[in-house]
Amino acid sequence: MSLPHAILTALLEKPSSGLELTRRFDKSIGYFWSATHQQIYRELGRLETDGLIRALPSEQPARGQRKSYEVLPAGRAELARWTAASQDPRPMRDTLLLRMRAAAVVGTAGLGQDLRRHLELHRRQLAEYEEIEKRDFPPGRDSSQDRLRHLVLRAGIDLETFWTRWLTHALEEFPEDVPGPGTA
Amino acid sequence: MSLPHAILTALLEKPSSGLELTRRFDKSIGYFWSATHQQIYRELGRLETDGLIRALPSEQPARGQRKSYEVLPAGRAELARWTAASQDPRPMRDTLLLRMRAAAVVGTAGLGQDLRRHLELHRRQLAEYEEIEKRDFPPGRDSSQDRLRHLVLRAGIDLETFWTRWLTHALEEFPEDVPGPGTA
DNA sequence: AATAGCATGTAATCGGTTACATGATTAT
DNA sequence: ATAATCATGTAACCGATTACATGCTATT
Repeated sequence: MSLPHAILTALLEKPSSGLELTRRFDKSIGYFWSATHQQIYRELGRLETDGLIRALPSEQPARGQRKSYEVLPAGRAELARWTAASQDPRPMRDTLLLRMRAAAVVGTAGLGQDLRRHLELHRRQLAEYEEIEKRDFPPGRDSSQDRLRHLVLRAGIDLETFWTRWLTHALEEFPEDVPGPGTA
Repeated sequence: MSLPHAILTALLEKPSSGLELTRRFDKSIGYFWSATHQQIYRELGRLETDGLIRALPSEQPARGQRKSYEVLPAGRAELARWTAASQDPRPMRDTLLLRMRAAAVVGTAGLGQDLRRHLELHRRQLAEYEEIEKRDFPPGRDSSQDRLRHLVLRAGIDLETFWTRWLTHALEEFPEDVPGPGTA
């Protein structure tokens, strides 16, 4: 549904090959729309077939050769159409909240440890976002593009902040079930 | 991945038929793990085959007849195992943030209207959660089960609060593109 | 008895995930 | 030269979504 449009956005920001797109999805784009390289290659094929993008003519299309793509006018038009179209929010699916509710029924044994792990992951993500904000959005710049992209980053920061706070609060319900000596 | 465990949790809270489960997923459970009735019926069949749940013996299993299920000990054990197991967070996929980033490239025309619609949806969801909190978690009760379930609800409230704030802030970037007279 | 809608399903499709394959490039 | 890794794919699977089918119940 949205993967082709994520790719169009990325290619408009900068024409890229499949691998470059994969790298960028691992970094910035994937922060709110993740994709694997298999998805990306398949979708690039479809987008080219549909006439929304094309391979940059300078490169030769042999297997194992880098092939870069750029967006055609039809692709830009499709992205503009999709961006403006009315779309319902996707149904929520959060495993952590589900497990918390399950724990209310079957007990909290073992869950605290994984909550602490998640807390650490969210703290790291938050720190990474804040680094990006410091680097890319210093105070006192404000082109329209910058403001929109900054908004997206702020959403990421605020979401990670929410999770770290919630997990910290939640962990008060969990006794320090120190992991035992185990089998080591 | 998580649907069977969502169903096990729901059935442990209260044995139910397929339709009752569907209703409950539309209400409380579905707030963090949505499912359609087709998914639910298929999964009930699998869970019964696997010996994790069973149909309540009192009811006859004819088509079009209500059939209620309860969780067997093996089902409870599986849910406890899954709840405690270490699980990585799922990759993020948010259409709204993606569209915002696309708008930075192709322009914001038309997007503001849908943002306002989303803002209204999130406000309503927030109001619903706050009603539930007032009704089910009055101040001064604190069984362990209550605290865990309250935590889950607080996550919902805080998430909806985040979205309403973020959307309100984001809309400052959008000129009042009043919908034209249209074709009416 | 006819109709509406309640309750339980089946089938087709589609996107995402995992596992595997293969040609090109780089390092030793 | 060989091995490791880079880069681009293909195939099989799996869960979720959408559309459709069928039997039962209540209303008129």
